Formats: sequence, structure tokens, C-alpha cells
Amino acid sequence: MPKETFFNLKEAKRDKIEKALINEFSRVSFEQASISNIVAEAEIPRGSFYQYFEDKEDAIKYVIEKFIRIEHKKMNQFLIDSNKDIFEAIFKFYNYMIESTENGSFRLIKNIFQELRKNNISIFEAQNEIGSKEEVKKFINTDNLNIEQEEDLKYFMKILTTITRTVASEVINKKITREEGEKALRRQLEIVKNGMRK
Amino acid sequence: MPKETFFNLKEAKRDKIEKALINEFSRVSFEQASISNIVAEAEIPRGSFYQYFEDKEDAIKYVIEKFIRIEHKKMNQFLIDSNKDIFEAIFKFYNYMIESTENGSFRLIKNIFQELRKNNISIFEAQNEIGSKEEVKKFINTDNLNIEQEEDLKYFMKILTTITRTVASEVINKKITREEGEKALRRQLEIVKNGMRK
DNA sequence: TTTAAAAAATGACATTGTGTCACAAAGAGA
DNA sequence: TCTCTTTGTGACACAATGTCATTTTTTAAA
Repeated sequence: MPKETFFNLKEAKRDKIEKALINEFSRVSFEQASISNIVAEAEIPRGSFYQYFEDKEDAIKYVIEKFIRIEHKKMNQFLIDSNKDIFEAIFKFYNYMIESTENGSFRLIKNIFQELRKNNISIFEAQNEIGSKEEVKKFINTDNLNIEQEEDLKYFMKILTTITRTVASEVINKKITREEGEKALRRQLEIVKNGMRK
Repeated sequence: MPKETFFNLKEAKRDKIEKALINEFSRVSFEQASISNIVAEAEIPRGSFYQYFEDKEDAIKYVIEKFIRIEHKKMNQFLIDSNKDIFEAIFKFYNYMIESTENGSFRLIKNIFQELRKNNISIFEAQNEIGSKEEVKKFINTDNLNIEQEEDLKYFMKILTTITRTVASEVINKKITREEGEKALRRQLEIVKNGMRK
């Protein structure tokens, strides 16, 4: 988490720094991102950066957390739009994701995905942490889901997250086309829905 | 891939370098690993390192590929031991994995897992690439699996890999205990087996 | 054995980046 | 206005990376 000082900054300045962060973390992966570039673009002295953030990791975490918060809201909206059908919502989310990348935020999302994978962070994690089963049910219709134990929903969500992110990553990294990704996602969700056992 | 020159090295020297690599990549994560440390321990001049490897990434890839090759063999053995039952084999593999970490290779595996996740590399990928459906069937009994399309097996393996690795990562990083991991893995495999739909 | 060309080894060096710290400036409260 | 606290600043010490001109070793042909 950024330090207090960062949040005390005037909005314009904070925005400028935020832009510089997004720009640099879009340009290259976390490892290659350079604080020197960030402070140059944000037009702040090097010392100030360390006044605001612990280090580079602290900075990217800030960007990622903001990203996740937005995605999370999106996902909830998709759940509402899909009558709480998690499978349909996931599909909408996938398409939204891919479209975002096609609209320019390509590299940022690509790099953020890499970091998320690296640290094994789920987009649903926040939601899961809020949520007892009852809590989650506000968003997800579990009538058609076979939930035996309290943890099942958590596991289930975890599987869904990873599948979705893996497919999206492959599309974003152009290993497969968007259409192939859609097919792969559909089929994998099918497997999770119906099981692999004959 | 390391350069030709590296493979032309006398075994003793290559082993020494390999040891140094493993040591450094065990000590800290990829980003923090330092070539200076590696060349110091291997007692080779800095220039030699760049004679053998493109860069740090090239070096860790070499270590990872070797690691995967060994794991892959292990997995095949577990499949044979389990009468080609993929679910049982995965379980054996999980336990083997956790035991390896308990026996000292803890940090290396931890860091390798992080890299594997980061780059979304599957342990089964090699196997999948070898394999047409027919090829894979030599190792996996698909009689009880509901495989409609050629790609289904690939998707299925992908899901299994990610689940296993995620759980193993959490245990290795001590987010959960070994027993909790076992439970989580069992339940998640159950979901993939039987499906989530009621 | 001699020799010439190719391959490998070497380490100093230019460059770039990180995080710190002593000091300056600004703000806040009395 | 004075004082104490917070914020800003950039030079600097330190460390790491990748390169390159040069030397050494190997190879193989004469």
C-alpha cells in the first residue's frame, strides 16, 4: 500500500503520478519497469517516489488493486445482467476483457495478468472474503449448483477464475485467436459444469 | 536455450555452473537473483556467463526445463503405478511435490512455481504436444472420461494442472497446511470429475 | 611439428538503476 | 511570529547488467 503521504497529495498531482505508473507498467513488464522513467514522466524528484511508495512492487500493487476493484464491479454488473448465472456472467466478462485489450489497454492488462498469475491472485478473492455462502448468494444463483460443503463455492470460483484468466491470457498474448479462446472457454466451462466422468 | 558453448563444456564445469544456478534461483526469486552471485559461486568470469547464456531468463529457463523433464517422468511413473487413472496419479504427484519441498528443495520449487505460473506453463504441455489423443492414451485411461472433441483432453489436462499447481503453491507458500491442501485438491478434482451442475 | 583460423575465456568498463540521506521548503497550530 | 511536523529534493553510494577488445586455448590442415 502506498504511504499516507501519497493519498494526501492534491488530486492533479496524484493523477499525474498515477498516469505515469500506468504508462510505465503498460510499456514493459514489472521487472523491466523503471522508477527512473516514472519519476521523469510524473515530473517528481526521485526522492518523492520513495516518499509515496515503499518500492516498485508497492507501486504496481496500487495499480493492480485499482484494476481489480473496477473489474470486480464489472463482474457484479454482469452477474446482475445474467440473472446471477455465473456461467453466462463469466462469458460476458471474458468478452469485456478481450474488448478492453483491443481498445488500447492491451499492454497494461497483459502485464497485470502476468503479475496476477505470478502471485496467484483471484479477481473473486475479495468477493470470497466478504462472503459467507449466504453473502455470495446475493450475487450468484446456486440453485443449479451442487454445493455440498461450505467451501465448495470457493473452490468452484477458483477454478472458474483460473480457467477464464488462462484463456484470456492466451488470447491477449496472441497464442490463440479470440474465436479459439471463446471456444476453449465454452468447452472448459462445460467440463466444470457437467464433469469429465462418463 | 543456453548457447552451444555451454553444452560443449566439460561436465565438471557445467555441473558447477548448474549448481550455482540452482543455488541462486533457490535463494531468491527470479527478479532478485543476481548474475554476479552466480558467476562468483561458479568461479567463472562474468563474460563467460554471457558466453553460455543469453541472459538471466535464459539461465532460469534452463533450470526450469530440467525440472519439468524430471517432473514429467515422475508423473508418467505415477500414471503407470495408478493403472493410468489420472485422478489417482495427480494425487500421488501432489504428495510427491509437497514431500520434495519438505526435503529441502523447498525454495527452488517455490520460485520455479512462481515462474511457471507467471508464464502459464503447464507440466503436461510437453506431453500434450507430443500427443495426439492416441498418443496420450498410452498413458491415460480415457474409458471413464467423457471426451467428445479432440481438444477435450487438452482442456481437461489444463484444468487439472492449474488446480494442482494452485493448491501446491498455497501449501508451499504456507497459506494452507498440507492437510488442508489435500482436502482442497480432493474436492476440486471431485468437481472436475462430476461437474458442478446439480 | 608448425601454423593459421576458429572458438572460448576474460575482466575492465560504460551504462543504468535502486534506495538513502542530509538538508531545504512548506504547512499547521499557538 | 515562532516552532514543530510533514513534505520535497537531488546528489550520492552502491550494485547490477551486458558489452567488447584482447588474450588464451583448441582445432585441424599443411
